[in-house]
Amino acid sequence: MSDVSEVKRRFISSWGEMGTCWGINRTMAQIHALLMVSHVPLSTDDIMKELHISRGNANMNLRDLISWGLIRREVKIGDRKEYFVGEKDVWKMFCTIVRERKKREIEPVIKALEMCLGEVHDKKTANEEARLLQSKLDELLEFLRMADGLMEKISRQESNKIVPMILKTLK
Amino acid sequence: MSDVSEVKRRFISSWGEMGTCWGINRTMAQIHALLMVSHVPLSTDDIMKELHISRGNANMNLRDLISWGLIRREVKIGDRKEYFVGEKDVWKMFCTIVRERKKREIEPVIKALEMCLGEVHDKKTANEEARLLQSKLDELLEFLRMADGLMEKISRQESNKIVPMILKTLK
DNA sequence: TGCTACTTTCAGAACTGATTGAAAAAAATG
DNA sequence: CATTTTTTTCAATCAGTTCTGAAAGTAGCA
Repeated sequence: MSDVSEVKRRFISSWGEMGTCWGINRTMAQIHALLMVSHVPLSTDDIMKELHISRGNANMNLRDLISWGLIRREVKIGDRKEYFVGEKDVWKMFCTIVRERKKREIEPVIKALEMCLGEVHDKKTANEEARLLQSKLDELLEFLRMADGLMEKISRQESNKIVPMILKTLK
Repeated sequence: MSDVSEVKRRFISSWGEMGTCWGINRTMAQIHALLMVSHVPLSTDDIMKELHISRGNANMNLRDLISWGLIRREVKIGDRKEYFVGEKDVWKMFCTIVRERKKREIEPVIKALEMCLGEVHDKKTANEEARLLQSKLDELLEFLRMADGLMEKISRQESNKIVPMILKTLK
């Protein structure tokens, strides 16, 4: 019984570590892990107690997880508290993360590159310097758009059939 | 002329921002950007001057970029200084990043999950709690192994033909 | 070998982002 | 509407990273 809790705790800790190196805050990843392996909805207080974190911290990260679409609120009738449940389908969870990272990490860079390119175009100083910069930015932009498209399509396929198929295709 | 520098500066700044939200330090991403759009090798001093950073900072992040395989040293004959050049092929750069992130972000979680699962197995307390945890961890592990395999294969194809092909396959 | 040019290291400063906890706000209850 | 319960906010604090700059280390050269 407490052995299982021990393993859970270990999993939560690893998932938190992973979050850290993915640029996601540790607590957010830990809450996510906790809700993934919990088969009952948990209240803010449950989460505070389990992870030894403050109310404010729990609240903030729960909001963030909801805004990512990785967990959702759930109300129990006859209980004022809010409860939270994690997305149970691993594939859906993955699609959500891909979509969200695309939006937060890829799209802004594409926009910025487009602006840079616009400006290089405007300059009529068609010197070597400008030409080289432009071709490099073009190349990067084309690449990022491709990555963007790939993430878009993968994340829209709400099925786990696609990746195995791709894997077969690739040598 | 200085217009081009202005655009360069903008690009470097965006790339640095991107680094930040990818969990990579800002300066490292900026140096990478600088070397990507520079058509000549740059010395540590060039980089310090361009980005207004200290020698220690430049040195440290140059080391890190080399360890990622994103830039390399280059020596000019008759010059004691070290110069640095960025990988010019965008596709190769991408493969490097995928490989590196897989190694740093996916593999450790797979190892941790395998350990957790090993422990759940050991416990003979075959209660509901343990069963549920095990099935969840199994699911996550299977998924991560798939992602790992995909990253492995994509990053081994040192060609930009693959992704367009995949894109065509997907609806 | 001593001189010079350059690179690396590292202790502390500065910065950034995460966390707390108490107070304010909001929502449910009777 | 007053009371109670729960959620949200936010200024202050804390922790972890990054950055600096000077000192130590290394390597080429005469």
